[in-house]
Amino acid sequence: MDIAKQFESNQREDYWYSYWLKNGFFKSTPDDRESYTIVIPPPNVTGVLHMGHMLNNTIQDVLIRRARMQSKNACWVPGTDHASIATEAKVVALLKEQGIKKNEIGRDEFLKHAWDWKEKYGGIILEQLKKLGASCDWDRTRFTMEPDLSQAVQEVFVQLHDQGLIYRGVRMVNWDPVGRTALSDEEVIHKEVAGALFHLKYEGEDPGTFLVVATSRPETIFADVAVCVNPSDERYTNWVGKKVRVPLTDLWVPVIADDYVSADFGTGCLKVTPAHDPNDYALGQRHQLPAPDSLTETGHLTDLAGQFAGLDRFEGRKAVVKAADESGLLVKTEEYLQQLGHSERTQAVIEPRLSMQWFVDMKAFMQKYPQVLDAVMQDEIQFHPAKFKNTYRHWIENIKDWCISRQLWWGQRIPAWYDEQGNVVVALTESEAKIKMASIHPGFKQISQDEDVLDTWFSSWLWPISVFDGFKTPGNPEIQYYYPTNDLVTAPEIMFFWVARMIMAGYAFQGKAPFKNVYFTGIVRDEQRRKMSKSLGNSPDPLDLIRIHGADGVRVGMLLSAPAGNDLLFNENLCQQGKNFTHKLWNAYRLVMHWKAQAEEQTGTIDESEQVRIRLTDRWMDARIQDVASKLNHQFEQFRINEALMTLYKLTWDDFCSWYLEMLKPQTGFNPSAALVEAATTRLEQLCTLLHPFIPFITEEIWQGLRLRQSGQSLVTEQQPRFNGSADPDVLLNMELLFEVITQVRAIRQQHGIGSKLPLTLYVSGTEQIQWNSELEPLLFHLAFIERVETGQAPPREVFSFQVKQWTCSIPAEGFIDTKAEMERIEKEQEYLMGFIESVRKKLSNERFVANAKPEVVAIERQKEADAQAKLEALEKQLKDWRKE
RNA sequence: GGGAGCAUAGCUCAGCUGGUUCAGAGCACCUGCCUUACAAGCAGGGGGUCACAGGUUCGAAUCCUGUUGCUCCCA
Repeated sequence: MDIAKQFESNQREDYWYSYWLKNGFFKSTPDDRESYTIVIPPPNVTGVLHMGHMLNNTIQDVLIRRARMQSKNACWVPGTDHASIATEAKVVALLKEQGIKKNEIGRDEFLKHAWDWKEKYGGIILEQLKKLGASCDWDRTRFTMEPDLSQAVQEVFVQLHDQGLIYRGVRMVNWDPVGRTALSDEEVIHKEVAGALFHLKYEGEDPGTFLVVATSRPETIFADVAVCVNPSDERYTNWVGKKVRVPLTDLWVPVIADDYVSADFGTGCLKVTPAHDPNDYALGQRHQLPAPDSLTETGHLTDLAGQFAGLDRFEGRKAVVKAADESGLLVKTEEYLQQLGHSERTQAVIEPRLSMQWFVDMKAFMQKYPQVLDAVMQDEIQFHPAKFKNTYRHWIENIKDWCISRQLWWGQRIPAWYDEQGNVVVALTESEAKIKMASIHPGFKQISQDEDVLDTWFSSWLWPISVFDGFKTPGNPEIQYYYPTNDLVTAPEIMFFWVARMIMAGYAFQGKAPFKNVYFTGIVRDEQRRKMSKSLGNSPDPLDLIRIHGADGVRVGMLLSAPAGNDLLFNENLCQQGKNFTHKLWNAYRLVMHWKAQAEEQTGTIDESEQVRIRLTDRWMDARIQDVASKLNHQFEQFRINEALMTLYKLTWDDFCSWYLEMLKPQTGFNPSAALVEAATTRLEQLCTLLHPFIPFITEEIWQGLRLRQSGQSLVTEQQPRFNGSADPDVLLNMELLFEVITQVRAIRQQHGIGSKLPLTLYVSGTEQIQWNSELEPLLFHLAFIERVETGQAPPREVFSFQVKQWTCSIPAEGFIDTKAEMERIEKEQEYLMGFIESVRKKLSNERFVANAKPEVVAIERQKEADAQAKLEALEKQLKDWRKE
């Protein structure tokens, strides 16, 4: 059978993925096995696959595939979230292109368009995940806005409201003037922006007097209600209680004093604009000042701004500054770096705005559910890496109320109802609302539902429960079986958005944590440490990468340098390295299959001497696999996934390819025996089962090709062998010694120009301490062309020698040696050894060391001394021999 | 301004409760090889005062303090 020179990843990956789907290998239904569950962090329906998703989902797939191969009932639930603001913005823009305005068509019509859009584009990202090999149970795909999940959201709202944990009130919120909606604190990204401080004159009542106020927001002067100074600032003591005129207006406002104002900032005079700044708002409250609003919901100046009314806030700023300058009211302008909030979704500069919104009372919530913090701090929910516990605690301890209403249409509509007088009741349906309204306001005429929708995260926090219909059918078999889920894989940046809130929902609605482990991935950055983003254009298209390097190659590339919580400096070379790795494995497969074909033809001569060699070699490989399997268990327990991959990388490349296959390889002119082929096939199969979670496609192809399989069989559902973890220490040690000898012989051959095919005799002394195993000799011949080993006999005078543990090994050097250079080398080594012995002896002669250190440690030092001494003597003897000449 | 974390080979990172599993891995680099599985490869090799300064200890990359530089989160 001819096997392709390389694995045709593009074609074969698609083939195997559809084979897996067709056979339903990723499906899960509750049974009597232990469950292993992951819910996907639902990507945003507007999203396309980016590098962060690749990393994140590769890790989830590794975990879920491994669990599936360890006799667990593995269930990975996929889905998307509806992303209110992002989706609504997309749909609005799309309609605008068609000349349709959102407000003109009305809510129902708009939602129809939005659903159309979702049906058309909303599944793209999930399709892309399939290219990566994601083994999700696709029949379980959920969407945060589908009817059952929306129902759950509304029920939860009503429930929390009835418990007094949700309230409605006028607060200063983060307003997105582009999305025209309130946002939660978590949706605001603070960035440093170059701005300016404008120094404006506020004239006093006495002609010719004025105060100078420094402000970064001159366009808000029309909403000024006071000027504030620090009470201890002597410059302004006389001003307090007087009135000043707001520039460009006939507005006279009082000068007040408050500790809040810092005398060193700007001029020490602060203009107070309660409607447009959270601190000013607090100040205004303290001094019982009004809060006029001079900006519209789109960030345009209102009529309060007189001639400037209608201007956008940024144009307004320019216009006000220009007018002030022309009127002689602008004293100066200085550059100023300021922290400005930006909308996570629309990038618009956030406008602090007073408005009536719905909030979750987080302090009360946390009082009711203290487990939300405790479970994490006490590791009932483990964070990987644990350092994120600190961040989590800090956030919880300083938690702010959660603004959950959004002035949008795409989302779950708030189940609150108002009568014509503004009385409000919260109820799931209109009829229930009417009953409730009747009890508080019997004479009401009609009621109408709140126009706003709920924050997307108010759906997502229910995800681990709602995907198993835990709200629709409480206590159903699925939720009982799959919940709590096992692991959650996500980025640290959404710890507050989502992880914390899922934990809250878990305790509030199921009385249990939603998962046992949270694995925080790093952020994928480019080599200049910049975050990969579409706007920077520094992110490769993941699907291109898959096309070029294969999904397996990309998976390896992503994982190799991605320890938990550490940022990944992405470099396409990593994918190349991944591809090289799969290629290496592929070639091992070709070799094994080549042997198989030769063995079946039985045309050549079987190498009869190989029995011993094969047996020993294969025992060693078995021990190595055992060893690695137990190491992997340990690494996975600690979520050291990149280390686990590296362990397998080395097992495959170094142990299996470089040593095992080379030792197994028949001698030139001989054919492999059936026993050899069977051994190699079995070990490669085992390797595939271990590697499959990381590189699912190529391992499936190899596994399927190694033996005849029945249709419907797959590596996906194959169980990893039950490794007992007790690797044979004898064979491991023996081979370790052998490899050391071989490496040394090869090095000497290379250094001294001794041809690699020139047969040599090896002299070994010191076999009293470690016995020489003659079974190793065929391997020595095979890999190092040592045709004879002498253990009792003294070596010739001219040799190259080296030490392996207590063995002194020599090979004849006659004809190759430069005696003088060799003697110099030996003398140098002696010098080093003497220094070493001295340092050890110094330690041992220190009474305090001998008295205080653990006995084992002292014993080790003694052993070191003895070994070094023996080595030194051997070198001395060799030098003596040479000097005799 | 408040909090957290990091600094080890050219790069990315391991090094758990101080002592041969203590200076490691992968990549990169250098040398020699097209040895019929693999040049996407084989064999061999070089490379680090563990940021700096003190301290604790018989012993410090590891613990403590300070300094410098960087990152992240929150306000």
